[in-house]
Amino acid sequence: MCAVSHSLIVLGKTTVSWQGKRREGARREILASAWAVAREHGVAALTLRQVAERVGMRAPSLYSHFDSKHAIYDAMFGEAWAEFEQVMGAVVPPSSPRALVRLMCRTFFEFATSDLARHQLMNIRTVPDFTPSEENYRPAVRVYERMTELFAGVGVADPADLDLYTAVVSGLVDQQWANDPGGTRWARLVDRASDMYADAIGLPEEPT
Amino acid sequence: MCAVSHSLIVLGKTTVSWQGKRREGARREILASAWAVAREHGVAALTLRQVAERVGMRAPSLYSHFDSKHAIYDAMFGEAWAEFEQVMGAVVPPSSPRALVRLMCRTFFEFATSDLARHQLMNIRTVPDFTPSEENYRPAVRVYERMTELFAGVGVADPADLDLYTAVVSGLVDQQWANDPGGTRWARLVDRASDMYADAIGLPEEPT
DNA sequence: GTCTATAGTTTGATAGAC
DNA sequence: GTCTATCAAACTATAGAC
Repeated sequence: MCAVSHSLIVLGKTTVSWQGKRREGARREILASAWAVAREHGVAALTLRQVAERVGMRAPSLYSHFDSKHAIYDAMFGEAWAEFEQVMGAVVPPSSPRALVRLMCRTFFEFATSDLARHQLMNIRTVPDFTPSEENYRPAVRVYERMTELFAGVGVADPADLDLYTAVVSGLVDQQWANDPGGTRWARLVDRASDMYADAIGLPEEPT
Repeated sequence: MCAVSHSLIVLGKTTVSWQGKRREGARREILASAWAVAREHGVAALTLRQVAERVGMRAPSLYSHFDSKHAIYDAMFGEAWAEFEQVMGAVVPPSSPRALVRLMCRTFFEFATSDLARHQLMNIRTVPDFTPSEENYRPAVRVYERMTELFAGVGVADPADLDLYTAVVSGLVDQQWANDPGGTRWARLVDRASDMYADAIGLPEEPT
């Protein structure tokens, strides 16, 4: 963000821009290390010393780039949702309602089961006392809006139907992580669950 | 609680029995306090000092009753599943398949959404480095067996069908806690989800 | 069995030299 | 911006008096 604001400075001042980029680069490196540590030891067990060590810094140096440990969690939260926002943005919505539902189920399941740390952080409740800032919460809101649009596009607009969808797909993810991490026991059920849901909300059968 | 245990002492060996019961009573009090602290500050944030304070002890005294903090978590884990085992044991299985499925969904949902700390502890992943002992894992196994039996009793025996059931019901619980704790947004969908599931596994329609 | 005292870690965060 | 040094505060767990 600093880089962006610096780049908006018009005349000369190459030095300032370069510093901005440098700063942004450091932030990125720190976040990348934080993700690595979180994946290795669990999100809740993340410590500043471990993050710093991986970056090749000392712990206090992190405070030149982040105000606190929570600020790092916050940035990670925003990054994770921004990632999923990109995935959702790349979705080419099929015109068939059932195909869309199936694609949504698969997309979310694949994303949520491919990185436990990211999943835990996105859905919180595992990091105590952490509330995302408004800024980093925005991507999450946009993702939900995008989902709403896509469903509305195939005629699914009842909020209760959307809630049922999130329950089904998050249940699959939940069980997969809890009882068969790394396996396919619930992954195998994704399409079936999708059809089950499609039937329940009365989507028309597909032509064969 | 102590009065009750005293009344159970019948003949001879009063001293030993009394000591044993007394010990058991202290354990119970400690666990009750641990639950209270967990509910108030979150399972992961539980500390021995807080538990001790609530019980009217100093932290080191807890070691006269539990070997470690993990031993307390372990006992809590066992208690929680034993509680649910009792609930499941009290279930009078309806002969109608759809009624049974609905009852199972409601029973689990109600239990899992009525106490976050208990729910988090039962399904782990929130307390780092904690693995339940074999002894305290047993009630969890028995509950699963009981569920299997009940489903088999109405003709549902395919393991994949059971996995689909756990996904559906745990998804409802998950969303309720994550997005509307204390509310009824997903509670309202329990019966609908149950019917959706019943349709998917091909249970016969009920006579009206 | 409960206490005081304390060991032994680990943590997030700050101060100030360079 | 990064470092060293350090603070202040938690935590689990142990030792030993009573």
